[in-house]
Amino acid sequence: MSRRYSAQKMMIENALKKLDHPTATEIYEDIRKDYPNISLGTVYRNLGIMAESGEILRIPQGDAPDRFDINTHEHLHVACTKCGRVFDAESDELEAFFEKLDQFLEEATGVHIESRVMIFKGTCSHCRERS
Amino acid sequence: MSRRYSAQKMMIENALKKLDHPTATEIYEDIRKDYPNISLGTVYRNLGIMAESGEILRIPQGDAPDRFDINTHEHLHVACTKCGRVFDAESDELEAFFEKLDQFLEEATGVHIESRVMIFKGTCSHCRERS
DNA sequence: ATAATAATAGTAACGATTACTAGTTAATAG
DNA sequence: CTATTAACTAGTAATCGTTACTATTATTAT
Repeated sequence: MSRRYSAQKMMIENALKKLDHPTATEIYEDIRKDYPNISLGTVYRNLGIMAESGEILRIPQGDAPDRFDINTHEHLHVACTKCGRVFDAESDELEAFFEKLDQFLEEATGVHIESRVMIFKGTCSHCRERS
Repeated sequence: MSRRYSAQKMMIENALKKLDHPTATEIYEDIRKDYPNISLGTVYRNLGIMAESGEILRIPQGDAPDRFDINTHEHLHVACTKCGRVFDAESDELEAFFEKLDQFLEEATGVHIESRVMIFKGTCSHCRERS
């Protein structure tokens, strides 16, 4: 009943692998080089579906367009406010803490935590050198 | 040289005290009851200035309009996805951890952390009962 | 092949926010 | 006080990321 993989979805996956934490528009522009007819709406729709199903990760930026990550292993993202690049950080310690944090918040507020979004921003070493 | 307080800014402050973590529009609607000429742009501008200066706190929601908090003491916010209400959570433990977290991230990524935004969402106890 | 279903391209709409402009209000210098 | 200057406002237009819509094309089941 459901389709396997449209050519467009495969192109989106390839772009996600090739680019580093790209935005929907960056993916769109990349695919357009080879396939100028791709629609931005198609990119958004597929990214949304993929993120929903857990196939990829959505990284909200708050004030800038969302970015997407093909690496679904739980990790944190730190974005440079100067160049926009996104860096990964990962550790078992972190994961353990976040479980405890959820518990703490549930006890403190009575809210059953269902999603957590953490946005860290700063200046990367490369951008700090030039100033 | 700089003006002390416009009537509009005072009305915005009052609304912030009266309402619970309101959005710009909620503040606008509240003031409009008494002063129908208030402009939404004025509300946004003043909130932006106040948040910038540290007078109030901006609470980004990612997918929903930003909310604002007159309580500037460092604390976390947990939003209910059903009713939209925002709950506060506060503790010294938390603050200490987040300092360590910043350090960890700086070592791991080389990015000098300048801002942190955390969005926690779930279902509050009240909304869980009705289902 | 044909019918039924899913996905696409292209474009229009949306919602939060910011920018712009002309006019108003308040602070200050003479 | 009054004139000058600067800050602030109302109202509206514009922006930007994202979603919705529609007619068409592609894929699968019969």
